[in-house]
Amino acid sequence: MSNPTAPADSAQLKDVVAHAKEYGFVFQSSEIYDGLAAVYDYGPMGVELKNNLKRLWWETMTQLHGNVVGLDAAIFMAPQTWVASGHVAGFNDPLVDNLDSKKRYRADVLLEEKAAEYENAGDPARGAALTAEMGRLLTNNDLAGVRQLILDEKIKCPVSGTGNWTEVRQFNLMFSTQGSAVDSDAPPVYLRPETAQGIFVNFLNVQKSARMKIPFGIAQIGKAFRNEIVARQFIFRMREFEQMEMQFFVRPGTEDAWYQNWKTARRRFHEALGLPAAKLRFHDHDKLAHYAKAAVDIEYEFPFGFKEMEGIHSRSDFDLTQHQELSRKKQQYFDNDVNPETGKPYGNYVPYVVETSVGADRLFLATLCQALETEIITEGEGEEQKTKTRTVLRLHPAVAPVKAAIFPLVRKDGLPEKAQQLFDSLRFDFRLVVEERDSIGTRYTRQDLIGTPFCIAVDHQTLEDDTVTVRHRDSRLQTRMPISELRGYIGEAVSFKRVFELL
RNA sequence: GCGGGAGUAGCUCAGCUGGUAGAGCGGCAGCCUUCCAAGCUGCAGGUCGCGGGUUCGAACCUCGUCUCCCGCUCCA
Repeated sequence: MSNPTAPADSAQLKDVVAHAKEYGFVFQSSEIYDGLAAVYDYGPMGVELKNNLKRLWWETMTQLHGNVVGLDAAIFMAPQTWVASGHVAGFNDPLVDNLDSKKRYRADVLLEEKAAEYENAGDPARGAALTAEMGRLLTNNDLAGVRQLILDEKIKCPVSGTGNWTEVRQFNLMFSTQGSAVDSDAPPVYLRPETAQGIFVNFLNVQKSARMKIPFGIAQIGKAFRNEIVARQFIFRMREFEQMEMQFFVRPGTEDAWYQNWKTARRRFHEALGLPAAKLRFHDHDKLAHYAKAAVDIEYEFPFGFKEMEGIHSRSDFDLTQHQELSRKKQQYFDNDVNPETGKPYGNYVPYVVETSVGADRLFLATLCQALETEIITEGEGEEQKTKTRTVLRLHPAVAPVKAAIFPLVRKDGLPEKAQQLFDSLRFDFRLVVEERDSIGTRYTRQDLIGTPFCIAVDHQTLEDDTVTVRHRDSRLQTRMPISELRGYIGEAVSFKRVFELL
């Protein structure tokens, strides 16, 4: 902060990373072995926060909506799944670098552009021949041949203007593993690059077993894996990450309305959790994915800029149709509702899909970035006045890892025992800690650092009238209340209901 | 993948022209008994990211490598 040339933003992410490690939220994976790039572990505080966020999302989806049900599909899926979804073709890019400009290109794109050039120059036959040759080489996985083709065609880097190319390398963004223990020729089994396909292939199982009527949704939380070429920004882009997805199946023709509907609903969720409206925005996709009819990101302003946290996509019937064709199993729904125009039921159709997909780790990161705050506080009056800074994690009480800490004011006179009794009487309701070591100020501070919303002090008066002081994390103010009121008071504050009511 | 920066105790960092590692904070144990990181005593914790090389001697010089940060690039 004292260095004006250093971007304040990067310092801020560093603070978050350091805080996350120091207080047990996020550790780098296998740190003692120098870590594994772009993989992270959640510590004691992190797992609580993440679980709370996941549970909040889960209940928002499945409990608040009578027509959304859950699913937990396996990470491994039949290899054909990824042929149907387009990932085998699309997640597999031949890349080539120009050694002078240091720019990286997709080899196939370079060649396709060259082919288009021939076509525009009035020689479509030559363009078509080039495309065909490229297709042949790529099919045979002849990467050296692809490079030779680039050289033969004298393709130059648009930036450096040279033809100084590296070798062509295949980057497969899907991780794979051996599917069969005995047959080494068996096709590889992929670790799913998205959770959505587990929902699509189970569409009819869920619809029939849960007797769902369109429109309805299937929600799922689970791990997905992508071998990112460049993974950066802490837990923002990881190779192993967790998605919270809900695929909403609708009657064709109604998808636009549902798209708008979920768009606003999902943004409201993030605001209800405490992300300020000014740091959230919609970002419409200009370039749509192969499956998408419309797509928008909900972006949060991370310390490194506005970045995608959640995507809402109108996926049409692309996925179900693809699976229907490849599996040769009908993926249709019979709609008994009467079409007012024809007076007859809508009948059989492949439903359209509106998808909402949040990165659980990104929501976690946004929550942490938003909550971490250093404030300047002034204490005392007149001559005795002094200022100091305090670091506090202003987490929404509903997602805070620890709901309340119980402190005996001193470690004698029966106060520790009284505190323990209090702990025992509330442990079935809330995640609590008791601490009797160190000064009470130290203990308050420690709880501020992990975002505990309440600290309950047991003092000598407690022994006389069964009242305690409740100190609030955000204001640092204390209120005295009877022990008998604690359960209701804390319960109200940390309840998911307070979030749900804002949705 | 390219360019730049960084890596020393749990954290923040110091460590001079090479001479075998320090502070503050934190942690743990005890004393004290106290409402916003109090005081006292004691303790634990580092083959200086890792591996070579130069040197009588390397945290420091050199080469390689790994990881992180920033910028490009990429991102259905």
